[in-house]
Amino acid sequence: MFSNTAKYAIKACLFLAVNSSEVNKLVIKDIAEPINVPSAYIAKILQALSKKDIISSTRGPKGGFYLTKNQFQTNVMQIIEAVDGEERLNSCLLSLEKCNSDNPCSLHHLVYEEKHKINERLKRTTLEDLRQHIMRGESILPL
Amino acid sequence: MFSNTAKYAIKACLFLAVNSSEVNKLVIKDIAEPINVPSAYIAKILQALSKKDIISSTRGPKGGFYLTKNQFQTNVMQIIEAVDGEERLNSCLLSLEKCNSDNPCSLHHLVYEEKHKINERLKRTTLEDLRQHIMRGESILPL
DNA sequence: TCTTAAATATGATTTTTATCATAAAATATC
DNA sequence: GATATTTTATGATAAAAATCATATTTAAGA
Ligand code: FES
Ligand code: FES
Repeated sequence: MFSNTAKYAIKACLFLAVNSSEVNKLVIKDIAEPINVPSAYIAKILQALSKKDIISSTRGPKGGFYLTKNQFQTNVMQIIEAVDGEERLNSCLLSLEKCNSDNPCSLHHLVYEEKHKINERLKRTTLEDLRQHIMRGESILPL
Repeated sequence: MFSNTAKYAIKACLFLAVNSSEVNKLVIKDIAEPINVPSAYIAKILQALSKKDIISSTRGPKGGFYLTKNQFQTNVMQIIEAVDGEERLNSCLLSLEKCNSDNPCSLHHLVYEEKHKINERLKRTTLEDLRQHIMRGESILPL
């Protein structure tokens, strides 16, 4: 469903949401290890997220990655789109084109409604929401 | 969501369901062109499907691909799994492991129910069902 | 201002997926 | 049985995704 890159990006953001703050920045290694992603790879992903302003960073000693108040309100869909691009989630199940309800392919009606629901939820759910779920023990941050 | 290979496989099967029969076999070129897939590529996919007994074939003159009565009852999930393997549809959204309701990841509850519904429908829907939808004009077979 | 610790930019390598190409095997028909 | 037509087996190439590596830039602190 998502690319590895998107999975890693979400995990990293979530890890930041749970473990970092403006006064407690995290360095690449401290992110890569606990979420179990090769550090050179997550470094590249974090750079991309930072450039798109989904996470924040400062370099030099005492630097690292963190989220600002605003960035806790980023929703999951934004993270996915930042790394995977928009088409992936909206492409038709049969063709290589965009899904199109006016010209529904043979599988369209089997999945459209549910897919739409999922997408809406991904858009509505913020890092802050997910952080709270984790704090309450309702879900885990997988390795 | 699905690989190109899976998309092509479904389109090809569907095309066979609509246009072929045991007495009206279709040759690779007659499948590749209308569904707009490179013919050397669809050839390989058809070979795999044939080996897994999802479609039938005979070689030599008057040969080609077709579906038997039974094969009209193949469901969409079977086609996908035949080419993509099983993991792809059942992997967790965040980890590289299987989705696991006992140890739900942070996105699990956002999508599980809908994903499950979609999977059930893919399992319940046969080529014959889809053929009928197409015949009734309820859906199209995209290029 | 020098050193050191960090991100950033950039690009190389590996693996997977997609695509292309072709010789070999099978079968109908003459 | 020879020929032509088809799938099948096999592998080569190309493109994309994943992963690894490193020199450069920035900023803190001594
Ligand atoms: S048109 Fe194919 S999934 Fe919507
Ligand atoms: S555990 Fe991650 S999607 Fe179910």
